[in-house]
Amino acid sequence: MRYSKDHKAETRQRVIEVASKRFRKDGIEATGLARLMADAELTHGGFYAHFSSKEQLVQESITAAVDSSRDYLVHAVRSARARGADGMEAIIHAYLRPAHVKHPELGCAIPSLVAEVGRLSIEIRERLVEIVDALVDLIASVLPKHLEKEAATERSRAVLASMIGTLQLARLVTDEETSANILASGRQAALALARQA
Amino acid sequence: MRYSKDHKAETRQRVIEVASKRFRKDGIEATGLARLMADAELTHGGFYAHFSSKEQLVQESITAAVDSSRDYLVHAVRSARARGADGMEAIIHAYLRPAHVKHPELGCAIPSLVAEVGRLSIEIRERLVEIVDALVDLIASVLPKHLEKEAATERSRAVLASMIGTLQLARLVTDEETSANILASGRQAALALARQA
DNA sequence: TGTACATCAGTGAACGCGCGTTCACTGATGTAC
DNA sequence: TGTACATCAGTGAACGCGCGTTCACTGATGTAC
Repeated sequence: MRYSKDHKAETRQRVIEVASKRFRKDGIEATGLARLMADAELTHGGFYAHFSSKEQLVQESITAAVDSSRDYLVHAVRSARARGADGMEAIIHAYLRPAHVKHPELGCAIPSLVAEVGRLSIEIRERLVEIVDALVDLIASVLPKHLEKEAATERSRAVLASMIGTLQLARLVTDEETSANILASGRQAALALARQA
Repeated sequence: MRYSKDHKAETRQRVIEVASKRFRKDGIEATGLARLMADAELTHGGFYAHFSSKEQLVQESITAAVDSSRDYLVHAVRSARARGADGMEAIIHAYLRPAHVKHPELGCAIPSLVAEVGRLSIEIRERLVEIVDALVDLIASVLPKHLEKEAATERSRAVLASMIGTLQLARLVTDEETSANILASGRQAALALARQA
Protein backbone atom coordinates (compact mmCIF):
# COMPACT_ATOMS: atom_id res chain seq x y z
CA MET A 1 0.00 0.00 0.00
CA ARG A 2 1.20 3.44 -0.93
CA TYR A 3 -0.34 5.55 1.81
CA SER A 4 -1.27 4.62 5.36
CA LYS A 5 -4.18 2.24 5.41
CA ASP A 6 -6.63 4.95 6.54
CA HIS A 7 -5.53 7.57 4.01
CA LYS A 8 -7.77 6.42 1.16
CA ALA A 9 -10.80 6.03 3.43
CA GLU A 10 -10.27 9.54 4.75
CA THR A 11 -10.07 11.03 1.26
CA ARG A 12 -13.20 9.15 0.23
CA GLN A 13 -15.04 10.44 3.27
CA ARG A 14 -13.89 13.98 2.55
CA VAL A 15 -15.25 13.78 -1.01
CA ILE A 16 -18.59 12.46 0.27
CA GLU A 17 -18.88 15.27 2.79
CA VAL A 18 -18.01 17.98 0.29
CA ALA A 19 -20.46 16.46 -2.20
CA SER A 20 -23.24 16.15 0.34
CA LYS A 21 -22.97 19.85 1.10
CA ARG A 22 -22.70 21.01 -2.52
CA PHE A 23 -25.62 18.87 -3.66
CA ARG A 24 -27.83 20.42 -0.99
CA LYS A 25 -26.67 23.92 -1.85
CA ASP A 26 -26.46 23.86 -5.66
CA GLY A 27 -28.42 20.76 -6.66
CA ILE A 28 -27.12 17.46 -7.99
CA GLU A 29 -27.17 17.99 -11.74
CA ALA A 30 -25.75 21.50 -11.39
CA THR A 31 -22.72 20.24 -9.43
CA GLY A 32 -19.83 19.19 -11.67
CA LEU A 33 -17.31 16.59 -10.55
CA ALA A 34 -14.29 18.73 -11.44
CA ARG A 35 -15.31 21.63 -9.22
CA LEU A 36 -16.38 19.22 -6.50
CA MET A 37 -13.02 17.43 -6.49
CA ALA A 38 -11.24 20.80 -6.44
CA ASP A 39 -13.28 21.64 -3.32
CA ALA A 40 -11.91 18.46 -1.78
CA GLU A 41 -8.41 19.59 -2.83
CA LEU A 42 -7.98 16.93 -5.48
CA THR A 43 -7.99 16.85 -9.28
CA HIS A 44 -10.97 15.43 -11.11
CA GLY A 45 -9.21 12.38 -12.55
CA GLY A 46 -8.77 10.84 -9.12
CA PHE A 47 -12.52 10.60 -8.64
CA TYR A 48 -12.73 7.11 -10.12
CA ALA A 49 -10.20 5.68 -7.67
CA HIS A 50 -13.00 6.12 -5.10
CA PHE A 51 -16.34 5.87 -6.92
CA SER A 52 -17.54 3.99 -9.98
CA SER A 53 -19.72 6.87 -11.16
CA LYS A 54 -21.37 10.15 -10.15
CA GLU A 55 -24.52 8.10 -9.53
CA GLN A 56 -22.74 6.14 -6.80
CA LEU A 57 -21.44 9.31 -5.15
CA VAL A 58 -24.93 10.82 -5.18
CA GLN A 59 -26.34 7.75 -3.44
CA GLU A 60 -23.66 7.74 -0.77
CA SER A 61 -23.89 11.49 -0.25
CA ILE A 62 -27.62 11.33 0.41
CA THR A 63 -27.13 8.42 2.78
CA ALA A 64 -24.49 10.46 4.58
CA ALA A 65 -27.06 13.25 4.87
CA VAL A 66 -29.52 10.93 6.68
CA ASP A 67 -27.43 10.94 9.81
CA SER A 68 -26.48 14.60 9.65
CA SER A 69 -30.14 15.59 9.17
CA ARG A 70 -31.43 13.41 11.96
CA ASP A 71 -28.67 13.83 14.50
CA TYR A 72 -29.24 17.55 14.80
CA LEU A 73 -32.92 17.01 15.56
CA VAL A 74 -32.22 14.08 17.88
CA HIS A 75 -29.87 16.31 19.83
CA ALA A 76 -32.51 19.05 19.98
CA VAL A 77 -35.03 16.58 21.41
CA ARG A 78 -32.58 15.22 23.98
CA SER A 79 -31.50 18.60 25.27
CA ALA A 80 -35.14 19.75 25.40
CA ARG A 81 -36.10 16.74 27.47
CA ALA A 82 -33.08 17.17 29.72
CA ARG A 83 -34.41 20.58 30.69
CA GLY A 84 -38.01 19.35 30.87
CA ALA A 85 -39.08 21.11 27.65
CA ASP A 86 -41.34 19.77 24.90
CA GLY A 87 -39.71 17.48 22.29
CA MET A 88 -42.07 18.47 19.49
CA GLU A 89 -41.40 22.17 19.98
CA ALA A 90 -37.68 21.42 19.99
CA ILE A 91 -37.90 19.64 16.62
CA ILE A 92 -40.02 22.34 15.04
CA HIS A 93 -37.77 25.15 16.27
CA ALA A 94 -34.67 23.28 15.15
CA TYR A 95 -36.05 22.63 11.67
CA LEU A 96 -37.68 26.02 11.15
CA ARG A 97 -34.80 28.14 12.44
CA PRO A 98 -33.34 31.08 10.46
CA ALA A 99 -29.95 29.36 10.13
CA HIS A 100 -31.66 26.48 8.31
CA VAL A 101 -33.07 28.98 5.81
CA LYS A 102 -29.68 30.57 5.22
CA HIS A 103 -27.56 27.42 5.07
CA PRO A 104 -29.15 24.67 2.98
CA GLU A 105 -25.72 23.03 2.65
CA LEU A 106 -25.71 22.22 6.36
CA GLY A 107 -29.36 21.29 6.62
CA CYS A 108 -31.95 18.71 5.71
CA ALA A 109 -31.58 17.25 2.22
CA ILE A 110 -35.32 16.96 1.56
CA PRO A 111 -36.25 20.61 0.83
CA SER A 112 -33.19 21.01 -1.40
CA LEU A 113 -33.42 17.80 -3.39
CA VAL A 114 -36.98 16.46 -3.29
CA ALA A 115 -38.04 17.78 -6.71
CA GLU A 116 -34.79 17.04 -8.54
CA VAL A 117 -34.45 13.54 -7.14
CA GLY A 118 -37.77 12.53 -8.71
CA ARG A 119 -36.08 12.72 -12.10
CA LEU A 120 -33.00 10.69 -11.16
CA SER A 121 -32.60 6.94 -10.61
CA ILE A 122 -35.00 5.02 -8.41
CA GLU A 123 -32.08 4.15 -6.12
CA ILE A 124 -31.46 7.84 -5.44
CA ARG A 125 -35.14 8.45 -4.82
CA GLU A 126 -35.19 5.64 -2.30
CA ARG A 127 -32.21 7.10 -0.45
CA LEU A 128 -34.13 10.34 0.02
CA VAL A 129 -37.19 8.37 1.13
CA GLU A 130 -34.95 6.89 3.84
CA ILE A 131 -34.39 10.41 5.17
CA VAL A 132 -38.11 11.09 5.08
CA ASP A 133 -38.80 7.88 7.00
CA ALA A 134 -36.12 8.66 9.56
CA LEU A 135 -37.57 12.12 10.22
CA VAL A 136 -41.14 10.81 10.31
CA ASP A 137 -40.08 8.24 12.93
CA LEU A 138 -38.33 10.91 14.95
CA ILE A 139 -41.37 13.20 14.89
CA ALA A 140 -43.65 10.28 15.78
CA SER A 141 -41.47 9.56 18.80
CA VAL A 142 -42.39 12.90 20.40
CA LEU A 143 -46.12 12.57 19.66
CA PRO A 144 -48.50 11.62 22.48
CA LYS A 145 -48.13 7.91 23.28
CA HIS A 146 -51.85 7.11 23.11
CA LEU A 147 -51.95 7.50 19.31
CA GLU A 148 -52.07 4.36 17.17
CA LYS A 149 -49.01 3.73 15.06
CA GLU A 150 -50.72 4.52 11.77
CA ALA A 151 -52.28 7.73 13.05
CA ALA A 152 -48.93 8.79 14.47
CA THR A 153 -47.19 8.18 11.14
CA GLU A 154 -49.81 10.16 9.23
CA ARG A 155 -49.65 13.05 11.63
CA SER A 156 -45.85 13.03 11.59
CA ARG A 157 -45.86 13.12 7.81
CA ALA A 158 -48.19 16.11 7.88
CA VAL A 159 -45.89 17.93 10.30
CA LEU A 160 -42.85 17.14 8.14
CA ALA A 161 -44.63 18.20 4.93
CA SER A 162 -45.61 21.52 6.46
CA MET A 163 -42.06 22.13 7.71
CA ILE A 164 -40.58 21.29 4.28
CA GLY A 165 -42.97 23.61 2.47
CA THR A 166 -42.43 26.37 5.01
CA LEU A 167 -38.64 26.16 4.76
CA GLN A 168 -38.81 26.29 0.96
CA LEU A 169 -41.07 29.34 0.95
CA ALA A 170 -38.86 31.05 3.52
CA ARG A 171 -35.86 30.38 1.26
CA LEU A 172 -37.64 31.57 -1.85
CA VAL A 173 -38.63 35.08 -0.82
CA THR A 174 -36.01 37.77 -1.15
CA ASP A 175 -37.23 40.00 1.67
CA GLU A 176 -35.76 38.95 5.01
CA GLU A 177 -38.68 40.16 7.10
CA THR A 178 -41.18 38.21 5.01
CA SER A 179 -38.93 35.18 5.34
CA ALA A 180 -38.94 35.51 9.14
CA ASN A 181 -42.74 35.86 9.12
CA ILE A 182 -43.17 32.74 7.01
CA LEU A 183 -40.90 30.86 9.39
CA ALA A 184 -42.80 32.05 12.46
CA SER A 185 -46.25 31.18 11.14
CA GLY A 186 -44.85 27.88 9.85
CA ARG A 187 -43.68 26.98 13.36
CA GLN A 188 -47.11 27.77 14.73
CA ALA A 189 -48.79 25.71 12.00
CA ALA A 190 -46.52 22.69 12.49
CA LEU A 191 -47.20 22.77 16.20
CA ALA A 192 -50.96 23.01 15.58
CA LEU A 193 -50.75 19.95 13.31
CA ALA A 194 -48.83 18.00 15.93
CA ARG A 195 -51.40 18.80 18.58
CA GLN A 196 -54.64 18.56 16.62
CA ALA A 197 -57.49 16.65 18.29
CA MET B 1 -44.25 40.69 -43.32
CA ARG B 2 -43.65 37.16 -44.41
CA TYR B 3 -46.36 35.29 -42.53
CA SER B 4 -49.77 36.48 -41.41
CA LYS B 5 -49.46 39.04 -38.64
CA ASP B 6 -50.54 36.54 -35.94
CA HIS B 7 -48.25 33.74 -37.07
CA LYS B 8 -45.17 34.82 -35.12
CA ALA B 9 -47.17 35.53 -31.96
CA GLU B 10 -48.72 32.08 -32.18
CA THR B 11 -45.34 30.38 -32.54
CA ARG B 12 -43.97 32.36 -29.62
CA GLN B 13 -46.93 31.37 -27.48
CA ARG B 14 -46.47 27.71 -28.44
CA VAL B 15 -42.81 27.80 -27.37
CA ILE B 16 -43.77 29.37 -24.02
CA GLU B 17 -46.41 26.74 -23.38
CA VAL B 18 -44.13 23.85 -24.27
CA ALA B 19 -41.37 25.35 -22.11
CA SER B 20 -43.69 25.98 -19.17
CA LYS B 21 -44.67 22.28 -19.16
CA ARG B 22 -41.16 20.91 -19.63
CA PHE B 23 -39.68 23.16 -16.94
CA ARG B 24 -42.25 21.90 -14.44
CA LYS B 25 -41.67 18.28 -15.44
CA ASP B 26 -37.88 18.11 -15.95
CA GLY B 27 -36.57 21.25 -14.26
CA ILE B 28 -35.18 24.39 -15.85
CA GLU B 29 -31.46 23.64 -16.04
CA ALA B 30 -32.11 20.08 -17.23
CA THR B 31 -34.23 21.28 -20.16
CA GLY B 32 -32.18 22.03 -23.27
CA LEU B 33 -33.33 24.56 -25.86
CA ALA B 34 -32.79 22.19 -28.80
CA ARG B 35 -35.09 19.48 -27.44
CA LEU B 36 -37.57 22.13 -26.32
CA MET B 37 -37.74 23.72 -29.77
CA ALA B 38 -38.10 20.26 -31.34
CA ASP B 39 -41.11 19.70 -29.03
CA ALA B 40 -42.57 22.89 -30.47
CA GLU B 41 -41.86 21.49 -33.97
CA LEU B 42 -39.11 23.97 -34.72
CA THR B 43 -35.33 23.84 -35.00
CA HIS B 44 -33.20 25.31 -32.25
CA GLY B 45 -31.74 28.16 -34.30
CA GLY B 46 -35.10 29.87 -34.56
CA PHE B 47 -35.27 30.37 -30.83
CA TYR B 48 -33.58 33.77 -30.96
CA ALA B 49 -36.15 35.17 -33.37
CA HIS B 50 -38.52 35.07 -30.38
CA PHE B 51 -36.42 35.39 -27.20
CA SER B 52 -33.20 37.16 -26.36
CA SER B 53 -31.99 34.34 -24.09
CA LYS B 54 -33.05 31.23 -22.18
CA GLU B 55 -33.31 33.49 -19.12
CA GLN B 56 -36.06 35.50 -20.81
CA LEU B 57 -37.97 32.36 -21.78
CA VAL B 58 -37.77 31.06 -18.23
CA GLN B 59 -39.21 34.31 -16.87
CA GLU B 60 -42.07 34.32 -19.35
CA SER B 61 -42.78 30.61 -18.83
CA ILE B 62 -43.14 31.03 -15.09
CA THR B 63 -45.37 34.06 -15.59
CA ALA B 64 -47.49 31.97 -17.96
CA ALA B 65 -47.74 29.35 -15.21
CA VAL B 66 -49.21 31.91 -12.77
CA ASP B 67 -52.50 31.97 -14.63
CA SER B 68 -52.62 28.26 -15.36
CA SER B 69 -51.91 27.46 -11.68
CA ARG B 70 -54.46 29.87 -10.33
CA ASP B 71 -57.22 29.45 -12.89
CA TYR B 72 -57.70 25.79 -12.07
CA LEU B 73 -58.15 26.58 -8.37
CA VAL B 74 -60.34 29.62 -9.09
CA HIS B 75 -62.58 27.36 -11.13
CA ALA B 76 -62.67 24.80 -8.33
CA VAL B 77 -63.76 27.50 -5.87
CA ARG B 78 -66.44 28.87 -8.21
CA SER B 79 -67.99 25.52 -8.96
CA ALA B 80 -67.91 24.57 -5.26
CA ARG B 81 -69.72 27.78 -4.35
CA ALA B 82 -72.20 27.30 -7.18
CA ARG B 83 -73.31 24.04 -5.55
CA GLY B 84 -73.13 25.47 -2.03
CA ALA B 85 -69.93 23.58 -1.11
CA ASP B 86 -66.94 24.88 0.86
CA GLY B 87 -64.35 26.89 -1.09
CA MET B 88 -61.43 25.89 1.13
CA GLU B 89 -62.18 22.20 0.71
CA ALA B 90 -62.43 22.72 -3.03
CA ILE B 91 -58.97 24.31 -3.17
CA ILE B 92 -57.38 21.63 -1.03
CA HIS B 93 -58.93 18.79 -3.00
CA ALA B 94 -57.96 20.41 -6.27
CA TYR B 95 -54.34 20.94 -5.20
CA LEU B 96 -53.88 17.62 -3.42
CA ARG B 97 -55.50 15.42 -6.05
CA PRO B 98 -53.80 12.28 -7.47
CA ALA B 99 -53.63 13.77 -10.97
CA HIS B 100 -51.53 16.63 -9.59
CA VAL B 101 -49.07 14.08 -8.21
CA LYS B 102 -48.83 12.27 -11.54
CA HIS B 103 -48.67 15.26 -13.84
CA PRO B 104 -46.32 17.98 -12.59
CA GLU B 105 -46.16 19.41 -16.13
CA LEU B 106 -49.82 20.43 -15.92
CA GLY B 107 -49.74 21.57 -12.31
CA CYS B 108 -48.49 24.23 -9.96
CA ALA B 109 -44.97 25.46 -10.66
CA ILE B 110 -44.01 25.93 -7.01
CA PRO B 111 -43.42 22.32 -5.91
CA SER B 112 -41.45 21.60 -9.09
CA LEU B 113 -39.29 24.69 -9.20
CA VAL B 114 -39.03 26.23 -5.74
CA ALA B 115 -35.63 24.75 -4.86
CA GLU B 116 -34.02 25.21 -8.27
CA VAL B 117 -35.24 28.76 -8.71
CA GLY B 118 -33.38 29.84 -5.59
CA ARG B 119 -30.13 29.34 -7.52
CA LEU B 120 -31.20 31.26 -10.63
CA SER B 121 -31.55 35.01 -11.21
CA ILE B 122 -33.44 37.19 -8.79
CA GLU B 123 -35.90 38.05 -11.58
CA ILE B 124 -36.82 34.38 -11.94
CA ARG B 125 -37.19 34.01 -8.18
CA GLU B 126 -39.54 36.98 -8.11
CA ARG B 127 -41.68 35.46 -10.85
CA LEU B 128 -42.20 32.37 -8.70
CA VAL B 129 -42.95 34.57 -5.70
CA GLU B 130 -45.75 36.08 -7.82
CA ILE B 131 -47.32 32.61 -8.07
CA VAL B 132 -46.97 32.14 -4.31
CA ASP B 133 -48.65 35.51 -3.68
CA ALA B 134 -51.44 34.72 -6.14
CA LEU B 135 -52.19 31.41 -4.42
CA VAL B 136 -51.92 32.92 -0.94
CA ASP B 137 -54.49 35.58 -1.97
CA LEU B 138 -56.76 32.93 -3.39
CA ILE B 139 -56.61 30.82 -0.23
CA ALA B 140 -57.15 33.91 1.92
CA SER B 141 -60.29 34.69 -0.08
CA VAL B 142 -61.99 31.52 1.17
CA LEU B 143 -60.95 32.01 4.80
CA PRO B 144 -63.52 33.26 7.34
CA LYS B 145 -64.13 36.98 6.80
CA HIS B 146 -63.62 37.97 10.42
CA LEU B 147 -59.85 37.37 10.27
CA GLU B 148 -57.56 40.35 10.06
CA LYS B 149 -55.63 40.70 6.82
CA GLU B 150 -52.28 39.82 8.34
CA ALA B 151 -53.62 36.78 10.18
CA ALA B 152 -55.35 35.61 7.00
CA THR B 153 -52.14 35.93 4.99
CA GLU B 154 -50.14 33.99 7.57
CA ARG B 155 -52.72 31.24 7.76
CA SER B 156 -52.96 31.04 3.98
CA ARG B 157 -49.20 30.72 3.71
CA ALA B 158 -49.26 27.88 6.21
CA VAL B 159 -51.96 26.08 4.21
CA LEU B 160 -49.99 26.57 0.99
CA ALA B 161 -46.73 25.42 2.58
CA SER B 162 -48.35 22.26 3.87
CA MET B 163 -49.90 21.53 0.46
CA ILE B 164 -46.56 22.08 -1.32
CA GLY B 165 -44.70 19.78 1.07
CA THR B 166 -47.43 17.15 0.89
CA LEU B 167 -47.46 17.15 -2.92
CA GLN B 168 -43.67 16.79 -3.02
CA LEU B 169 -43.64 13.88 -0.58
CA ALA B 170 -46.48 12.20 -2.49
CA ARG B 171 -44.42 12.57 -5.68
CA LEU B 172 -41.26 11.29 -4.06
CA VAL B 173 -42.40 7.91 -2.78
CA THR B 174 -42.43 5.05 -5.25
CA ASP B 175 -45.27 3.08 -3.69
CA GLU B 176 -48.64 4.25 -4.98
CA GLU B 177 -50.58 3.34 -1.84
CA THR B 178 -48.17 5.30 0.37
CA SER B 179 -48.51 8.22 -2.02
CA ALA B 180 -52.31 8.11 -1.72
CA ASN B 181 -52.02 7.99 2.09
CA ILE B 182 -49.72 10.98 2.17
CA LEU B 183 -52.16 12.88 -0.04
CA ALA B 184 -55.13 11.97 2.16
CA SER B 185 -53.52 12.95 5.43
CA GLY B 186 -52.15 16.08 3.75
CA ARG B 187 -55.69 17.13 2.79
CA GLN B 188 -56.82 16.63 6.35
CA ALA B 189 -53.87 18.60 7.69
CA ALA B 190 -54.35 21.51 5.29
CA LEU B 191 -58.00 21.69 6.27
CA ALA B 192 -57.11 21.64 9.96
CA LEU B 193 -54.70 24.53 9.40
CA ALA B 194 -57.34 26.52 7.54
CA ARG B 195 -59.83 26.02 10.36
CA GLN B 196 -57.61 26.34 13.42
CA ALA B 197 -58.94 28.46 16.27
C1' DT C 1 -55.58 40.38 -61.77
C1' DG C 2 -50.64 39.05 -62.51
C1' DT C 3 -45.74 39.71 -61.69
C1' DA C 4 -41.37 41.35 -59.23
C1' DC C 5 -39.55 42.33 -55.13
C1' DA C 6 -38.68 42.87 -50.05
C1' DT C 7 -39.33 40.86 -45.68
C1' DC C 8 -38.15 37.91 -41.98
C1' DA C 9 -39.58 33.33 -39.46
C1' DG C 10 -37.31 29.50 -39.49
C1' DT C 11 -33.04 26.30 -40.92
C1' DG C 12 -28.90 24.00 -39.80
C1' DA C 13 -23.84 24.29 -39.37
C1' DA C 14 -20.60 26.10 -36.30
C1' DC C 15 -18.57 28.45 -31.93
C1' DG C 16 -16.55 27.75 -27.19
C1' DC C 17 -17.55 25.58 -22.97
C1' DG C 18 -18.25 22.29 -19.15
C1' DC C 19 -19.95 17.84 -18.52
C1' DG C 20 -18.86 12.59 -17.03
C1' DT C 21 -15.56 9.35 -18.01
C1' DT C 22 -11.01 7.13 -19.53
C1' DC C 23 -6.24 6.44 -19.37
C1' DA C 24 -1.14 6.62 -19.47
C1' DC C 25 1.66 8.52 -16.08
C1' DT C 26 3.99 9.88 -11.60
C1' DG C 27 5.93 9.68 -7.33
C1' DA C 28 5.31 8.99 -2.17
C1' DT C 29 4.92 5.28 0.66
C1' DG C 30 4.85 0.32 2.67
C1' DT C 31 7.11 -4.03 2.22
C1' DA C 32 10.83 -7.41 1.35
C1' DC C 33 15.39 -8.46 1.82
C1' DT D 1 19.14 -0.36 9.82
C1' DG D 2 19.59 0.60 4.78
C1' DT D 3 18.35 -0.25 0.02
C1' DA D 4 15.47 -1.97 -4.06
C1' DC D 5 11.18 -2.74 -5.48
C1' DA D 6 6.00 -2.97 -5.94
C1' DT D 7 1.84 -0.63 -5.08
C1' DC D 8 -1.72 2.50 -6.18
C1' DA D 9 -3.82 7.32 -4.83
C1' DG D 10 -3.74 11.03 -7.32
C1' DT D 11 -2.43 13.88 -11.85
C1' DG D 12 -3.74 16.02 -16.02
C1' DA D 13 -4.57 15.50 -21.01
C1' DA D 14 -7.99 13.73 -23.92
C1' DC D 15 -12.60 11.52 -25.43
C1' DG D 16 -17.44 12.39 -27.16
C1' DC D 17 -21.44 14.85 -25.99
C1' DG D 18 -25.03 18.40 -25.20
C1' DC D 19 -25.29 22.96 -23.74
C1' DG D 20 -26.54 28.24 -25.02
C1' DT D 21 -25.65 31.23 -28.58
C1' DT D 22 -24.37 33.08 -33.37
C1' DC D 23 -24.86 33.50 -38.14
C1' DA D 24 -25.16 33.02 -43.24
C1' DC D 25 -28.85 31.17 -45.63
C1' DT D 26 -33.56 29.92 -47.56
C1' DG D 27 -37.96 30.22 -49.18
C1' DA D 28 -43.00 31.20 -48.27
C1' DT D 29 -45.64 35.05 -47.94
C1' DG D 30 -47.36 40.12 -48.01
C1' DT D 31 -46.88 44.29 -50.58
C1' DA D 32 -46.11 47.39 -54.58
C1' DC D 33 -46.85 48.16 -59.16
